[in-house]
Amino acid sequence: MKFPITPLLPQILEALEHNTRLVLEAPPGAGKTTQVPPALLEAPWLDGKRILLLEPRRIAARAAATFMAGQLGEAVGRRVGYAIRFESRLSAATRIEVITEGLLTRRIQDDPALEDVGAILFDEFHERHLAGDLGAALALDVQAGLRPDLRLVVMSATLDGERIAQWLDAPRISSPGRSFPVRIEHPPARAQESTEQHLARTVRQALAEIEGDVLAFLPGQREIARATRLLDEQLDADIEVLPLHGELALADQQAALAPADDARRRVILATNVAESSVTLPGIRAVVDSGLARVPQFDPNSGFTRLRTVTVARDSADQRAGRAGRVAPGVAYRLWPQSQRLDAERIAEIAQAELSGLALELAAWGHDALPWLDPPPSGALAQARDLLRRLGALDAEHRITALGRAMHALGATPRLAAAVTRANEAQHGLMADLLALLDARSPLRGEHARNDDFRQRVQALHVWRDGGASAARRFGADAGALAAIERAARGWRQRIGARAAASGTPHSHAVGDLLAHAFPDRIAMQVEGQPLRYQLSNGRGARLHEATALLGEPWLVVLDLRLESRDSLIFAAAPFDPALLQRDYGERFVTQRAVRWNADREAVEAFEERRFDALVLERRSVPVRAEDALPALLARVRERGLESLPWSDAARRLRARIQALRGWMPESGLPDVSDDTLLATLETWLGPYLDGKRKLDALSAAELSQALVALLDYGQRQQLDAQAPEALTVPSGRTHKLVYTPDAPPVLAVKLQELFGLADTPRVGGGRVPVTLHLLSPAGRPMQVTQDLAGFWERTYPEVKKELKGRYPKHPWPDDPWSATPTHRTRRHAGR
DNA sequence: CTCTCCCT
Repeated sequence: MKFPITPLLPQILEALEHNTRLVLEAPPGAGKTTQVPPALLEAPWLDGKRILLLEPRRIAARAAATFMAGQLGEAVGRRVGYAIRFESRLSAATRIEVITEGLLTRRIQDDPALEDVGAILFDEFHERHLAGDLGAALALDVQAGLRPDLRLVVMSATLDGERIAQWLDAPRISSPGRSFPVRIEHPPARAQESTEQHLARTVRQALAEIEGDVLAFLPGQREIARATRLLDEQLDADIEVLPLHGELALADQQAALAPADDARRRVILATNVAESSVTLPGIRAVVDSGLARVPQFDPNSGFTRLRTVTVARDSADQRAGRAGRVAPGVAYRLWPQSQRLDAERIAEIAQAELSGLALELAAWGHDALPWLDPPPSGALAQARDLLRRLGALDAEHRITALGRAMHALGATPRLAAAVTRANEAQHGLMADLLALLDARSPLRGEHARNDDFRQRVQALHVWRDGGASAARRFGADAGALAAIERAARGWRQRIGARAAASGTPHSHAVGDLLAHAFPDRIAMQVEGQPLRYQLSNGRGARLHEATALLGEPWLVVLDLRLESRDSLIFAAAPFDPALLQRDYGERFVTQRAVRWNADREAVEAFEERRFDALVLERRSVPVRAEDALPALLARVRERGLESLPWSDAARRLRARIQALRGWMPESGLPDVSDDTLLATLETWLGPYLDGKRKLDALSAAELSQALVALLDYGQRQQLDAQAPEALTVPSGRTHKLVYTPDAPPVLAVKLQELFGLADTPRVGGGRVPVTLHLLSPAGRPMQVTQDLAGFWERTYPEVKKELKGRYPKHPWPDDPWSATPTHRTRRHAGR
């Protein structure tokens, strides 16, 4: 049997003769997985040691070992064996050992010199799983320090291995694949067309243009369900539409995979499972939405959320390649040809939760590893906080004895922490929880919506006690439970459980164990709001309307969807809050807290007993001045300056200061604009709020004082002289000046009162003529002017005639310059 | 009321 890679095997051997690292690029079907490891067996540098072949998936590890053993005409477990979690077929004779990526880390941690290993081959490295990246970094570290002879081969399906070759400082060898050409098309979307409509229309186009089956890629279950509905309506009955995603029962997946026996053509609507995990025969056309859902860890909340993203070019090429396995095919891409995709997918290490990685690094002893992409510092810091909280690290981020025990368990740090807290009688149940939390829910149909995690435990126990039919009656998938039981059996052995748990666990038993895994996700019901909870990390959460957990005051939240306000709880378990005091006593604090009471518009102080962000008890205590002042000032900032009790006099004072500051910048008067006063509340208003508890305790007089206090004595004198509150006119009466921003002040005065005044009065150091609103004897506005001399000269003679007619009892002299000013009639003036 | 894929 010949593979495309076969002629390259001598070149690969030759390269590894002179280099300890090699990048091998080969597309699927080239034979790299099964042909390279046996070819290396007789290499002199191997020196009788083993070859490790890393696979990202368990199925792939089993399949590769089975195929290679068959090539040698042997059973698995002789010269070729495999190991995955809780399952291995190995012997003393084994020379090629196929293992899953996660196991390499454990091997290296247990034996840093890798005594019996001569070469490590990383298969499908382009998938960039966290365990693969960590394993490669550790292996490089081992090679640099302890094992310069160790051979490392990174195998990748991507065509651009340049970056990996530079990282490894290694030569590259490329192999052709065994695939048929795939034509790429970009059918455009119509206006207002949804992704699913576009996809359904293109699937019909593909069925018309190409023979064979069609594989379509969509980001998730929701989109698959919508597209299935559309296609079921649009397609003839002789075409079968099959959904394919990770949550489907095993039987459904098999149905999608098995070759169609009735010759019906098939349309398979799949998530990313079909990109790498599942091989589908007979596909001639691929329709690619270009979308995928990926988890993204948010270091701020400590939660992971799913985001829909555009795939990278390497993913799109891999998806397209599915159409060319049996014959030439077509890939229809639902994005514009002009759209640029990223070259490579984002490595898992760049956006995943990192507590497992952080624990590995702590166990390794240093974290200056030769990463292809280093773990981001924010996520790593959050991971270390969690590990400290779980007791795995000390304050200096060194691993503790408990941390070593957790590491040895090989579970996630959260669950490992729960195992170390469990007593012997709880080990059977703990093993069930380890298996159940690692798997998708075994519940189906309406039961799948049950948010009480204990229901899943119950399903496992029903299956264990009553078999598959009992499990089905309970609403669970027996196949899924069988897989969960295999894992649970493995955990029972590892943690030393004497017997499997059965029956109905005590109501708090599940939650009490899991509270030790999720101490930062403790939820306390909000008083008076049955569905709302406060989380110990400070965020809010809620149960859905049809919850099975109604009325539970305390929950451990195992799964939720992060939302800006209250996140939605998908799975939780009730627990006994007494264990918080017993096991996390050090996290309880009693503190004073100061709050603004919006109803009373007043500051309140409390003494609170808290577990992290959860307030368990609260009692009122007297407010201290140093507590109240910042709260009061913050409240003023929130509501604005207009909320303060300004008197008319204070408003005028502000206007005068601001006006004179503009006219005479040399006066050094302070800026009393809204922005500046709000920014400097502490200095000018603070002293007048000191000792107060409520905002309305501030009087208008105090506010005026606060404003006046901004000026020194000289500035006050200057203000009174140059921006006076009022002017005295020739009649002897005093009239207020009205100040408005960016305009001269206005003086409203009866014309007769100004007799004898030759020119316009001025303010602002003589720079600003007052705007005169000249009034009739009845107080009616007659004329607006800033030029009084001109008025007397030109306008007054005309105005006078009219005024004489309308107001005969008043004096209207011909010579207003020398006339006696008055506000009265002639009769009064005569006395 | 909902979530891609995988692993020690």
